[in-house]
Amino acid sequence: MISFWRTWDKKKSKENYLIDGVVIKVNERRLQETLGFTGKAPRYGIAFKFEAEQVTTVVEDIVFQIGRTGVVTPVAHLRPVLVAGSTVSRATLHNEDEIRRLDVRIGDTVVLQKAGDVIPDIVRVLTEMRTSKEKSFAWPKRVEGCGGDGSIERIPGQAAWRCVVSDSFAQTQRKFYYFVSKKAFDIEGMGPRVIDALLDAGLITNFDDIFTLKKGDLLNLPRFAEKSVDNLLESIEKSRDVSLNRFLVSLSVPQVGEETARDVAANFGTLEKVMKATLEDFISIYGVGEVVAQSLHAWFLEKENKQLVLRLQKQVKIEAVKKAAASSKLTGKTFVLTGTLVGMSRDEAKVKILANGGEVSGSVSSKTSYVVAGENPGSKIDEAERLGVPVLDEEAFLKLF
DNA sequence: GGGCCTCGAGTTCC
DNA sequence: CTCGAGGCCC
Repeated sequence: MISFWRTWDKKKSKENYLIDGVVIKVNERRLQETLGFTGKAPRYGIAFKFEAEQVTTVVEDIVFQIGRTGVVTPVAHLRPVLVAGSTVSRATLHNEDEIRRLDVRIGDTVVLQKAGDVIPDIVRVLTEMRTSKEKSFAWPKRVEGCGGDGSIERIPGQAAWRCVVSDSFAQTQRKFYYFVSKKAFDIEGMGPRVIDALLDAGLITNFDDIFTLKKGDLLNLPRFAEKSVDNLLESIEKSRDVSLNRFLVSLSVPQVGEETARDVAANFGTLEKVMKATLEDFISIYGVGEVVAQSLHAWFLEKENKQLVLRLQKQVKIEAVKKAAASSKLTGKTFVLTGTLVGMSRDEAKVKILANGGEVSGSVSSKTSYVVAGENPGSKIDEAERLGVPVLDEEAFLKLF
């Protein structure tokens, strides 16, 4: 079942509201639950919008941003222009390939829109407006701020380039921004400007320095008086209790964001176990493949990282993940899946079982508690009958929850 | 009261 | 990426 919604600009009055698109959602609860969510949004709805307003402006410069993982991102500085309700002066150019695709040059007149009515997006260059004073833009070999001699390298198999040196000031700065952000330690009132001031004053070098800041030091910072300092120290105190997944997120381990951190935390439960994990342990986690496993394993093997974690452990309290997140209904039960399930994928069935304390195995043995058979089951069903293991169809399986 | 800063909202692309 | 609200400094 599909139904239609209208959305409108909430800033406009109800009388002359502006329909800016249509949202189509699956409106059956059960199906919504089956579809679930991605890390960011429900999978059971999608918005269709009218074509975005397009304007033209001039690219005044192209500069580079360095992210916390050292990835270098080109950004166009634009002559400020009003589009879809706000003045836009910058737009990401994403990467080398996008610059090639657009063939954008400094001085070019470009067509700009806001994708989804929010994010500035350069659509194309108006080549007919060229005056031949524009210089074609060559992707650089070095980027200022990258550290060392500024060299950058393209990541094999990816569109991104990253700084060769990994401990540049710019990157450290970004790592700190991320460390204190909502996704990680969530230190209220500690935004980019405050981090910059702390770095400037030499008060923080490593993440754990945040937790040993003294009132006297903070009072010396520009625009920091009694009230600000007390508030900041209080937020830092509050942040000392942290879940394992947010702790993992805070470390800026390459390839590990919120979703992966959750998977890793749920799998190991405690930081000690994560630190002792082998490459195989990481790979065996649902949602973690070879690339991510490799990255995690290498990160925790690094001596400096280990020391950082040990120092952080002295400053914060990491809450272990409670076993069997949803329930322990299926504790001690081992399942084997065969055939195609109608309402969910096999992986989803596995997650459901694990979340309720059960285990999933690949082959039927006397230790198997249940075989779950979907459509066109394989030989596992015969094996189950031979061993006297109960076989559940999808309906019976769902009743367990 | 002006100015600086953080935060949340809305959302896309890679 | 920008805007507006709200807190704090000076």
